Amino acid sequence: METRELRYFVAVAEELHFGRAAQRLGIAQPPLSRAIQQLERRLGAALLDRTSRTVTLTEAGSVLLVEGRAALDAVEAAERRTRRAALPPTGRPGLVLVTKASASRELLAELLDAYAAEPGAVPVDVILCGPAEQERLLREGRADVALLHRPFDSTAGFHTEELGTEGQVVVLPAGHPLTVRAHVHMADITGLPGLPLPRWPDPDGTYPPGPGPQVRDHAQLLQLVALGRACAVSPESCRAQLHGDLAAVPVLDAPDVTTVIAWPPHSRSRAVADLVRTATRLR
Amino acid sequence: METRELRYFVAVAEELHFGRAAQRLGIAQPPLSRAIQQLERRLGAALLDRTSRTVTLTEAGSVLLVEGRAALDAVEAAERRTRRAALPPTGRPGLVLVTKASASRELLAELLDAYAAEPGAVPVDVILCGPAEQERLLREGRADVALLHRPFDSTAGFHTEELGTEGQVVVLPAGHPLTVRAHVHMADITGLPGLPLPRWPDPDGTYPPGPGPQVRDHAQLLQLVALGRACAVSPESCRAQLHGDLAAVPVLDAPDVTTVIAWPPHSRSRAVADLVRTATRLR
DNA sequence: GGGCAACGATACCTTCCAGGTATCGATCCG
DNA sequence: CGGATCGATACCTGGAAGGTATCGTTGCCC
Repeated sequence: METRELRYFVAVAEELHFGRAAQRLGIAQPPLSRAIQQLERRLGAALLDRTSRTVTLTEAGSVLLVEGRAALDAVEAAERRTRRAALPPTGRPGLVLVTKASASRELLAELLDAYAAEPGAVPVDVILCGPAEQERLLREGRADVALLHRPFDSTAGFHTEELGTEGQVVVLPAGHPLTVRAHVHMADITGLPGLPLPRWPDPDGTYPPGPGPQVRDHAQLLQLVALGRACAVSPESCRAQLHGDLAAVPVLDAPDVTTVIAWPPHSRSRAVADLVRTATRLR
Repeated sequence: METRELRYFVAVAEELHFGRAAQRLGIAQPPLSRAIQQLERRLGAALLDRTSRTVTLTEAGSVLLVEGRAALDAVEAAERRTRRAALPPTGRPGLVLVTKASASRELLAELLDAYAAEPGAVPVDVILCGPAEQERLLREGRADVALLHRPFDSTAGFHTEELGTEGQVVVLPAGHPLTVRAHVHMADITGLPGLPLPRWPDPDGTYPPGPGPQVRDHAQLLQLVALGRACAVSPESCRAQLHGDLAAVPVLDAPDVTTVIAWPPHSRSRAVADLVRTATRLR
C-alpha cells in the first residue's frame, strides 16, 4: 500500500464525499474514484458502500481509517525527524519538548535548568499547546518529548517515566463561600450555581455539547474563573499561578494527577535519553 | 514520502550495498540509485555517504532507518488488519493473541475460558512464539493482543494492563546440590560450574556472543536443564511444567516478573476491549 | 410524475515517471 | 598497470496517474 493511496482513502473516509475529498486533495474526482477502487481490489476488501447519493464506511473501511491515520502519522514523523537530523547542528533545536500551556511551570523550569547543566546538553525548544494536542505533535514527529498529565492525557503508544503525583484543587473566584473551607469534595462543586466546569476541546478540535464555557487553555480558564463564569479543578501546582482574584481549595476525592515525561518508543536519540535521565533524577 | 521509497531506502540502509539491495527488492540497480537520490533531494538531506567502494549511513540516514521501519510496520499493520476485518465473519479469528511458548500457561487457559464465556465472545487464535517476536507480531498487525512479561519484554508503544506479579525460581537438574536449599540468591547461580545461563536471540534473530547454550524457547531450555547443560531462571509459574528430572528453587533477589496484557494503542476493537476487561477481572 | 440537480462511475486521452539496458567513472587489488 | 567491483549516468519504453467529457442512478421539488 502506498501512502498516496492511504491519503486518498483517509480524505474520502473523512469527507464521505468523493467530490469534496478530491478538492481537498487537489485532484479531480475521477482519478480519486479509480484510486479507491484499485485500493479495494488490492486489499480484496470493500472499504466504502456507495450509492449515487451517500457514501458510508464498511467495517473494513473504519478499520483502515483508524489504522491508516496512525500509519500516515508514522510516515510523517519519519520524514520530519529525518529532516531535522539533517539540519546543520548550529541553531538546530536538539530537542523539541511539548507541554500544556500553564502546566508544571516550575517542574519545567527546573528540568530545563538541570538538563542545560548536563555535559553534552543540546538546545531545547519548548512548545506550549492545549491538551490533546501534545500527543499529536509527538506522534507526528514535530516534538521529541512531552510532559503529559495522567489521567487526562493518554500515554498510549509512548515510553513514559513518572515524575511526580499531586492532588487537585478547585479554583474559585476570591470571596466565594467555599473558599473558607479547608477542603471540599467533588459533590460540593459539581453543579455549583453559576459556576459550571468548563468544556475542553476533543482531539478533533470540536467541543462536546453541554453546559459550561468552552476553553482552549488554562490561562483562558483562569480568566473565566476570575470573572465568576466558571470554576476549575486543577493540579495543585497551579496555585503558583493564581493571583489575588482567585482562590484554591483542595478537592479530597478528585483523582491524583501524575506528571509523566513521554517520548516515542523507538527514539534512539542521545539527547532524549539524557533529558529523561535528568528528569527522573529530579524527583 | 511514499512507502515504495521508504522500502527502497530501508533495503539499501540494511545492506549498505546498492546491488544487493536492488536484488533483494527485485529491481535493477540504476532505478534504485535514482530513487534514493530523489528521496534525498526531496528530504533535503544526505542519507548515505557513498564512495565507489563503500556505503555508510549519515546521521539523518540512521534516523530514517529507525523511523522508517516503524512507519513501514504501521502501514503493514493497517493493511493486514483491514484485510482481516473484511473476511467473512464465519471462521475468521476474531482475535489473535500472541504469547511466549510455555509461559503463563494456566493464566492463558483461565483467560481464554473466561473470555469464551462472555456474551459476544469471538474465536481467539493463539500464536506461540519466542520472546522478542511478540512485539513484532503486534506491531505488524499480525496479532491483536499479547501477553508480555516485564522486565524481559518491552511494552513500549502499547497499551497495557498488569495481570499479576510473581517471583522467579532457578530451574536445576533434579539432584543438583542446590536443590536441597529452601532458596538461593543470584550470586549462588551465576557462574555455576557446568551450568551456564542460556543465551536468548536478539530481536534480529542473532545470538549475543558469550558462553551458555543458544535457546529459542522455554521447552528447549528445560530440555537442556534436564540434560545438565544449563540452568534457568524463570517465573515461578513454570513449576507447573516441570517433570521429575527438574527441580526449582526460589531466587530471592531475582527481579519480579509482571505479566501484562498489551494491545496496540489505537485498537478500536470491541473484542480486544472485552478480552482485556476479562483479563483484568481475573486478577 | 416529470424535470432537475447531485454524485459516483466510465471512457478516453495525455503526460510523466518508474524501471530496464548499456555504459561510464572511480576505486581497490593483485 | 590491468582487471574487477560498484555506484552514477544516459537513454529508452510501458504503464500508471491525472485530466476532460459524459453517463447512469437517485433523491428532490414544483
